[in-house]
Amino acid sequence: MKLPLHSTRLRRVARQHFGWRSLRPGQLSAMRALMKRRDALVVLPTGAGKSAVYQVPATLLAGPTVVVSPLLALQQDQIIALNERGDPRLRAVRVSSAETPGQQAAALEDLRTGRARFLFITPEQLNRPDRLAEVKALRPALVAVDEAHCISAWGHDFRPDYLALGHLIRGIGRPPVVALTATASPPVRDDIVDRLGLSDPRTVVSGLDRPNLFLEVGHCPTEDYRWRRLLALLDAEERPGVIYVATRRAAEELAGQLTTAGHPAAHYHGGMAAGARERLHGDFLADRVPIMVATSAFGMGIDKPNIRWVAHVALPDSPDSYLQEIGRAGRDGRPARALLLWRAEDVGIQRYFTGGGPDETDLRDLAALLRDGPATKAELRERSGLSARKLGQLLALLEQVGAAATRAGNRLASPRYAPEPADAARTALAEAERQQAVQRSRTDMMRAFAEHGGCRGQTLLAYFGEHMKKVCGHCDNCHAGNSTADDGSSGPFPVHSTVRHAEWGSGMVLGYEDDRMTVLFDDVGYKTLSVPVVSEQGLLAREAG
DNA sequence: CGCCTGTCCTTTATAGGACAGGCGGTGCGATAAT
Repeated sequence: MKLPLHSTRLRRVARQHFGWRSLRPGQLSAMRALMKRRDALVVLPTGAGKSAVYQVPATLLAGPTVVVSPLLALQQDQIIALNERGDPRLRAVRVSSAETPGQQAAALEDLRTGRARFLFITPEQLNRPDRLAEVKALRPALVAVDEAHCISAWGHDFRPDYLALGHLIRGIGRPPVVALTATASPPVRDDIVDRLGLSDPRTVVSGLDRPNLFLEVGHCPTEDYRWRRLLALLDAEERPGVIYVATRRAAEELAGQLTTAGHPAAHYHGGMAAGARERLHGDFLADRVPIMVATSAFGMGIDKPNIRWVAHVALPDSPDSYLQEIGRAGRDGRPARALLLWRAEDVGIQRYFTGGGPDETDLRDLAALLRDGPATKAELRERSGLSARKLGQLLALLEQVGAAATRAGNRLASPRYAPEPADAARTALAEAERQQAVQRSRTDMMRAFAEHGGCRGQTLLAYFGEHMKKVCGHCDNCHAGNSTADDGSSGPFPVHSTVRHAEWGSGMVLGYEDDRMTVLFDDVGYKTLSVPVVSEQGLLAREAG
């Protein structure tokens, strides 16, 4: 009997090497899948032992484990945590731009000889053909993709190498893969599975409801009203807390205003020097910063139990971001507050961030340029006259439609059977427009959540594919007695079934609420429809699969 | 998409409106200057 054997060995390793007395059922079943060389997808909140899922099996497997992780600072923390144990079977190294070539060679040598067991790496490093070959030669036994939602959130434009991750993992010999994240809605989970090429993964999803987190939303007609609502929160609540804003400038200004008003606050955003960011991060974790005013840059890697509240002085771009950000409060289980203070004007900046469609001519010209032979990004930038940002975006799109590929020496060129530039440009543009429509609809869903008059817990969890039979009891609307006891489960199509709309194409039914239903369409994103209208006019048809 | 800033204009006043233009998040890695 292999299953009990695996479980016993896994438990023993957890106890002896990590000092963990027990493993949760979800953790154990994902670990067992990996021991049987099966893939896994793990959605667990931060602090619930996500890293254990790959670290424990890693010590039992024959080869090293490759950990793909998005932020160098985060990798650093994880490496220190592993190496602090002083256990040679847990030694971790890294290969990144922060190491000299000599250090990189030494790290790879340590992995080859077994002196190190974990290799932390970014998708960008793996996307270099020479690096890929080096990692393949290590014959890794397991790949862990940490913060796997980045594939969906960042792949399309911001960190395009995330999109190549599935190919890259095949390129290093395709060991079993475990994808880990704290938050992923059903479509994001599907995206992770598709892009990584996970095969029938063992999926572990923990409950997302956080009963100790009180959800509140305040619609603010004016900036002055928003300021007063914020002060009321600060007067009532303990420290520490986090305030999310949309721009760097707002972070700096608001922190200054609060400090002047007698509420000492620091600010944090991606434009600050690395040293300052590191120091602030540490100060916040050590309770030396009572209030942190930040952009979305402040987040990943903040595993702090005692954050008493998270306030949004902005409208988040999506429920995905919102849940991630409020999820940082109250990890110790004590009561915590999530207060969203939004203005209709906030939608403008999110529309801008979603961006307009790329220029078809730019796409065509770049596709043509790639046919001239391999070139570096710097060379392409010079020849095309595009900004680094724009170039990266267009290249990612062209890669998705098979008109661009990475070659040796980090050069780009069109693959052998690439489509004609004009065709590539047309399909790439359509793909970009589809992605933007989906992102815009996410912002629409965020706004709908803000304006919702019923139970917020139910609405939020329905977005993440989780059905709550009762109202949450820990939101402003429940508190005011406005939440209806409608169990929201009844409708003409089962939740998570696939339906087709004549104009919008294929989509997934996410849930029902009162007489409305929410469907996520592949091509146009989230739509809310009236159930009576759908039924009377036959707007939707059940689709197989 | 909407805010802020600066400039120009005027029913020729130290005021205020109209309008144009710039700006706005997330980070890897490579590069350039010491």
